Amino acid sequence: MFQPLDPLLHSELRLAIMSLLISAEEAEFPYIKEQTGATAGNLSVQVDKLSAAGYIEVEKTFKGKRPCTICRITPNGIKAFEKYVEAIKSYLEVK
Amino acid sequence: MFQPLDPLLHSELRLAIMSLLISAEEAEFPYIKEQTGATAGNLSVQVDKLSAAGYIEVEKTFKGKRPCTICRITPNGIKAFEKYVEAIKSYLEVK
DNA sequence: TAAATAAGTTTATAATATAAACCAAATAAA
DNA sequence: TTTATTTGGTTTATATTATAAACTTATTTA
Repeated sequence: MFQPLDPLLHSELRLAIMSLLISAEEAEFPYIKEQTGATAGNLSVQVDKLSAAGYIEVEKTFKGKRPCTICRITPNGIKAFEKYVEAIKSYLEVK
Repeated sequence: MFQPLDPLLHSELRLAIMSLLISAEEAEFPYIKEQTGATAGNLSVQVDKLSAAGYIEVEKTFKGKRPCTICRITPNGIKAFEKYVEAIKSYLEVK
């Protein structure tokens, strides 16, 4: 009937992050912040959670002299996102 | 870009309840419980929240001698559900 | 050299989801 | 007939979570 929803993805901000990353090679922290409208603090926490779960990988590098955090979705992240999309459809479609 | 998600509907159980009710005239508490797999306590709390928001209406009646709680979606509930469906699509579709 | 900006992280708080414990009435068992 | 069990929930306690505020460090700009 209803498929369970991965709690890691069933979160407005984390879902937005994953949604951005699934259609981009990679994205920098400030870009994700701008696109999602999140505060830096919230974004930092949620990026960590996705990273800890292995859904994204985070590369901390430099752009000139400034720090630059780059995020990419992982194969596991893609799988989880696709599974979530299928799962939530079981709630949205009128039977 | 990303449409905000109504926090009242962005909840696994409440979304399941609404999903059931949008394609049924009405549903009894034990039926919703069975279909969602929720505990009675959790279901009771979430039904109250949807009811307090005016998304569903709850009729407490009797079936023979036993109490019987019937839930129905309201026009506002339908509107909210449809809006949520549109909103979450903005996260699911690959751009 | 002081102030402001950039790029985040850490921490505190408030909200939320969830189940455990509880209650009342009806039915079944002893 | 009194005891136990089931039905149909509600209330309450807890643990998790989302979120922003406060903080840090380095870099520009005034």
